[in-house]
Amino acid sequence: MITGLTGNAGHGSRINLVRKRPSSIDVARLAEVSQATVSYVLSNRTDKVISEVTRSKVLAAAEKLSYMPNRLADGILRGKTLTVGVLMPDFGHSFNSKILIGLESEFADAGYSILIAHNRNEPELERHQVRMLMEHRVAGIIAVGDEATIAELPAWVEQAIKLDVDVCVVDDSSLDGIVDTVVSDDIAGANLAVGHLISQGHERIAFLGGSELTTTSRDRRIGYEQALQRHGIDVDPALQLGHHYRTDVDPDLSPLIVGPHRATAVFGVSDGLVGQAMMRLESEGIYRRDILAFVGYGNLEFSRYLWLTTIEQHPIEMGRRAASRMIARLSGKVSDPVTDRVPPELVVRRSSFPAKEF
Amino acid sequence: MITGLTGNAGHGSRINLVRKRPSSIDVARLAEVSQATVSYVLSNRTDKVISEVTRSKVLAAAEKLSYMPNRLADGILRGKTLTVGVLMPDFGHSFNSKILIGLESEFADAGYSILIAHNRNEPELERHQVRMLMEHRVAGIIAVGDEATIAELPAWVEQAIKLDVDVCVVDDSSLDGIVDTVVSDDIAGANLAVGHLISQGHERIAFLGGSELTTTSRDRRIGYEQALQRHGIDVDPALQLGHHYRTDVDPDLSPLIVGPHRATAVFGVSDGLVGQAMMRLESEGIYRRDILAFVGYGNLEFSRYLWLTTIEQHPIEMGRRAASRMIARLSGKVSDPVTDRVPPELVVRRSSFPAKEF
DNA sequence: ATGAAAGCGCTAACAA
DNA sequence: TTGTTAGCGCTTTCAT
Repeated sequence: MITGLTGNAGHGSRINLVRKRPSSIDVARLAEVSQATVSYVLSNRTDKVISEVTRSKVLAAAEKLSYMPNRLADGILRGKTLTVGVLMPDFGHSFNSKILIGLESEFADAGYSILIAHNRNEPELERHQVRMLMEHRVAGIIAVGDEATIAELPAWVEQAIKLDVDVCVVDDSSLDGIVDTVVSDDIAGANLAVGHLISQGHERIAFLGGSELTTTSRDRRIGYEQALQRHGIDVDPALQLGHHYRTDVDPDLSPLIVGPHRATAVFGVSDGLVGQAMMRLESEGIYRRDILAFVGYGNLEFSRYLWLTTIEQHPIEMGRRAASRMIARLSGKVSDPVTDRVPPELVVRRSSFPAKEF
Repeated sequence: MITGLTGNAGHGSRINLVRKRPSSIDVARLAEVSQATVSYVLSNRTDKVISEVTRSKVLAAAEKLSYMPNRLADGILRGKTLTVGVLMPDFGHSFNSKILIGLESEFADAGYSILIAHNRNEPELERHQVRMLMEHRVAGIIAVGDEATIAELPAWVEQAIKLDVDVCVVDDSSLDGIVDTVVSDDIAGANLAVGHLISQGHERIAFLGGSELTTTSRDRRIGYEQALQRHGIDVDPALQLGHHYRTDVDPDLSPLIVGPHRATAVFGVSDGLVGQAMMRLESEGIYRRDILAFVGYGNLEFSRYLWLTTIEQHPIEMGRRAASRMIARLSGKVSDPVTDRVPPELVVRRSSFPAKEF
């Protein structure tokens, strides 16, 4: 089982069977200084004055041994590490992956590492994962919003705060005011989308909605209604379709084309839903992208292949903001919990052509 | 700066300003046993016999204090942690995210945590990240293949092995035979794709290629040529297009439709490239998806919206296999480095219709 | 069946 | 300017 049996040159009385990595003691011995001096030099402390000779002796010794400090020791001393935990529902969704990109880049630049925890939408697993993060002594936890585990949040967040672990929630505003929160402004986004359709001359605009378990779909419906009302257009309940916020549902839009409730445009709460609906129309032979205008939400990768006008939420930026807020807190800046609503942006493509009557 | 100033009930001589988490010593005191006993109980050791009374006393005390073991201490003792590092070029690509999903699920089940390191395609950063992982005393490193940093691999891999850190490379076979490797079988995949087109009656099949910096694009070209030759079809260099393996390139396929080098089908080395090409045709008004058949590669999210026939690489499975191989190694199973070629799968959609002459 | 003590790698306080 | 010492939270001999 033991492969490299090199009893490392006598500094311990017992023979070590596993290769031990050089410690700061080894560096100290080689440089002929004390362990404390090594620590002073290697952490470039400005408050300690070190002579140039010792400094270079230490540096040379560290180099020779290819010494790498053990972050665990540091963490044990300080009670916490330079590590943050990221609790993810599902990085299969590019929206979440992009949040992660933003988080990572900010944290990496600030010297923090990221421990990931994937809850797979299972509340049970989430509790496990949070515990794991705590045992790792992470300095903070970033929680990415998710329908399934949203109910678990309050319980562990309270505990985390009690244990001096900072928390920031991204893409969910249910803990708004209690912890730092970064969300996309869904009401504004829906206003952009529907306002755009109205400016194109559309008045019969259908709404393709989803589950309102999270605030996402609800807020987008609110924005939809706001935009209509702002332009003096009545909200017609017959034009509100869809019940689930899942891409595996097949919303049937044919009534909008042939039925008594004709529409000239559709605003959907997610690109997935809209894409699905377009596919269905196309599949049924009533491929009429030229008579029904579409605006989706989320600017997913596939949307440009459908020439789909949509709303960009800037998830990378959301991640960045969440990270930098946490970094601020971790570096001692205290403030009341802040909620940051990232403004979305309209991305115009061919699917939102002007109404024919125009 | 210090918020919760609770000098925790006298067990230290100095007043602690920051709230300290309960340690195993605290549990021991409360349970009126020794620290060692606490350790025995909480790690459920089978080799130590503990009376039922002490066991429950300890458990109760731990519960009361909501004690959470400090993994750092454990790690410092054992020289390594129950953590593995994952080195990613870019989790903006869903292929990579999916690998991560597979990795995570296997590792989580085995009790390992994941520390992520994003090299952003920068070799310089990669060195930094590897160092960071080493300092964290990860037990192993999973490297996900990438053109830009591929050249860095040998250097740090050698060092890692020397430091007793296991390595497994996913989606790159350049270290084939030196470390465990998990890749997708690109030659087989291209054979599937082109074989399918041939079985549909196509003979004039164009190849849309990419940069051959990694083996990916080259292997897919080899598979393309193999399939043609296997069916007695000559390889026509005039039908090989494209130079870059990037989705921001606009391959012009119009010569295949109108020029002297007509083709009836196209096999592209990535769905992105093919999607781009289809978009361009559509954009130029020569939207003739019905006269040119397409097969892509990768089965990206958007592909189904283009009804694109493609090759599924099973990235989640690739991640799973990489993780379980590493777990095996970490639990002491030794063997020579293994290369695992995950078989790809053909996904047939409308874009690969039969040749008209058929 | 349990405990005392040493020690992992490091930094902070205090001495020299 | 540098060194000595203690101690972070834990597991592991070795005693009892």
